[in-house]
Amino acid sequence: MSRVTSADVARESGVSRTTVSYVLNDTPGTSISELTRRRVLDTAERLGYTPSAAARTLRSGRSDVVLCVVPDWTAGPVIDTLIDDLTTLFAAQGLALLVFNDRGNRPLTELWRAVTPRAVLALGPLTDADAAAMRSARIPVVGSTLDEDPHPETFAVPQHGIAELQVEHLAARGHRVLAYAAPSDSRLAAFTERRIAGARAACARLGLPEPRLRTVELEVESGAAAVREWRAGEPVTAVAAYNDEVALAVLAGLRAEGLRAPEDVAVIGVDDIPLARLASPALTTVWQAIDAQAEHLASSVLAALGHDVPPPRPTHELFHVVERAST
Amino acid sequence: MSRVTSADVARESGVSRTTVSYVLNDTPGTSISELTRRRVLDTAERLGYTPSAAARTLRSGRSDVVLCVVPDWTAGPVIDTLIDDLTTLFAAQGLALLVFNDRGNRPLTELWRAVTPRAVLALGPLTDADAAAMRSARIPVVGSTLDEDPHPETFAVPQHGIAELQVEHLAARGHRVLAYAAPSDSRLAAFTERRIAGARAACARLGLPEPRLRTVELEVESGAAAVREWRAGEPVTAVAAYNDEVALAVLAGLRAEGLRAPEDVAVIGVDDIPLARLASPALTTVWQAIDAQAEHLASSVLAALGHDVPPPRPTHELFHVVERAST
DNA sequence: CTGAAAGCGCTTACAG
DNA sequence: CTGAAAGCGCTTACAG
Repeated sequence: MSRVTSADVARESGVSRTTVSYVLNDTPGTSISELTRRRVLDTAERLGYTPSAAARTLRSGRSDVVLCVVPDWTAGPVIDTLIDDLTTLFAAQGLALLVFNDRGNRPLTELWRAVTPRAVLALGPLTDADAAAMRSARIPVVGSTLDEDPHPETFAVPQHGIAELQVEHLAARGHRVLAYAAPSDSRLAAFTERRIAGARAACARLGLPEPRLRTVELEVESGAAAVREWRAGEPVTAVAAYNDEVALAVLAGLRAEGLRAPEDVAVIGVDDIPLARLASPALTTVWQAIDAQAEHLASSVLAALGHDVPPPRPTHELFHVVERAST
Repeated sequence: MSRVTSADVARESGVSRTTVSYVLNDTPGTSISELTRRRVLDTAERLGYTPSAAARTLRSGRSDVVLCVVPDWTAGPVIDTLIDDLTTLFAAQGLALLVFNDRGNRPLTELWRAVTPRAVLALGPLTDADAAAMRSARIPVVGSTLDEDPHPETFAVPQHGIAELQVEHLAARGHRVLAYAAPSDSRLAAFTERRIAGARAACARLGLPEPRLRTVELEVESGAAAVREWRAGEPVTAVAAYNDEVALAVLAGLRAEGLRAPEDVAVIGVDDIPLARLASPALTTVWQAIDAQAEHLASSVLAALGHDVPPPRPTHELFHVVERAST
């Protein structure tokens, strides 16, 4: 059973391959009689014709693939949901989102040169060399969910804003001596730095002392050690954690030290993972509008491709605090 | 800056495209002089030549892409790690693993016909139509991590074995009245069913009453309701949960009902997520050897492609109990 | 040992 | 309105 080609469709419907191509691609500027059109469409359907992506790509120099480069972060529910949403959004535009987990093994250049994607969506930072090469190869690159992105067209979740929101929430609760619990994973460094900067800025703005920074592993003992340090000297009464997992480690540390949340120390996380609700006390956290982020990213890519997309929704409601028992 | 082609390399190094192709592909049965060989390789390097995947695919009818179809499961750390591992393993063989999140929106047929992958790795069940069509198109399909897979070459994690291990662990602790906590997500049904069957079989074998089955949502109240039901009549003293998240919901339910683990009710999960350690009490769970599973799957695919791969490692150590405080 | 040529399946100027 | 033909970049029989 060899592949059905456009030539087969042409022969079967008694027209030329040109006509088949025009009909199937709805090529603008051509007017094919409705009868021919129908006949071609029916034949294609009947034969189970699927255009060869390889041939199309070779001919046009561009594919229907959007390459999504996912950096070597600790994967999490947030990124999974984001990719799910993106897959759906691109599919609606006839584009296939293919996900490549960049583990730093292979040069990215090789991959995108080989795949010739229509666009690249980089969820993490690209090397300057890669970015430059892609741009000069005319492949639109939409990048990075970080702040300070050099490309204004790019959507960026203001990471610092997330931490500011945490600090504001804690300050509103009357806390003055705050701590920031960072993850140890160096792959998250780019995010962590921005969040910390945001926390510092918010503290300064609110006239609070600088937050006491400490790395917390996902171990009870690590959480406990952080808590001990934070309680020494002028005692910390509230902790903003990088994410819900780190927050749960802090909560576990408090428990191990015989302290209570929020009475002794309040804790707030980020992400609103399902387990945040199950914690004891239930974890206050910052919810992120992943769907809005996905829409923004997809719109950026589509706009860069010249698709006529509605402008992305306003970004002001990108995240908000979910109040639970831990603060 | 237009694309560097093999013709450019040929011209620059003063040989024909045939020779370039032979050298670059290490085509067996040809012997090119070491001098020419070096010259071609150097030129290719210098020009930054990357073969066009599209042209190659068009010409040979097969690509270097392994398409990994990830069904619409609740994504989790396990699947993420698995895909990470697979990416690395295939990359080592010059194959790019591209992940497609199947959300049931688009017919899968369209996708694989278009991409012409070298092989398809289906992590979930395929429709019979898809499977048949792929096979008749000569695309090797390796599928499904479930038991009872019709294709013996396929690696399958014995799902029932995981539940059996949980039951055995609880029984060894002296528990006789057991419950099984299933997730509500219908997308997990295929797994859930097999696990439940495994739990039942183990109970029967050990002379225990049938486990009391109940669905538990990731909500404290849902866990509490389950606990109330389990404690009515002959009280359940131990719960095997579908995964760590469900186990944590049961733990939260116990807490809400004023019961203690493991004194009143023991709980065991599956997956050993980082948060299992942070729970109070720390959660006993079943650890799965994801790397071994990835190796198996990759080997199955490579073997189907005729690669000469070492036989996968024995599967007997695919999972084991991690004992913590909750049992 | 190396080269000229065909052809994979498509799209798109260019004629008719 | 539709068709014949070129060409995207590669690989691989087939000659030399």
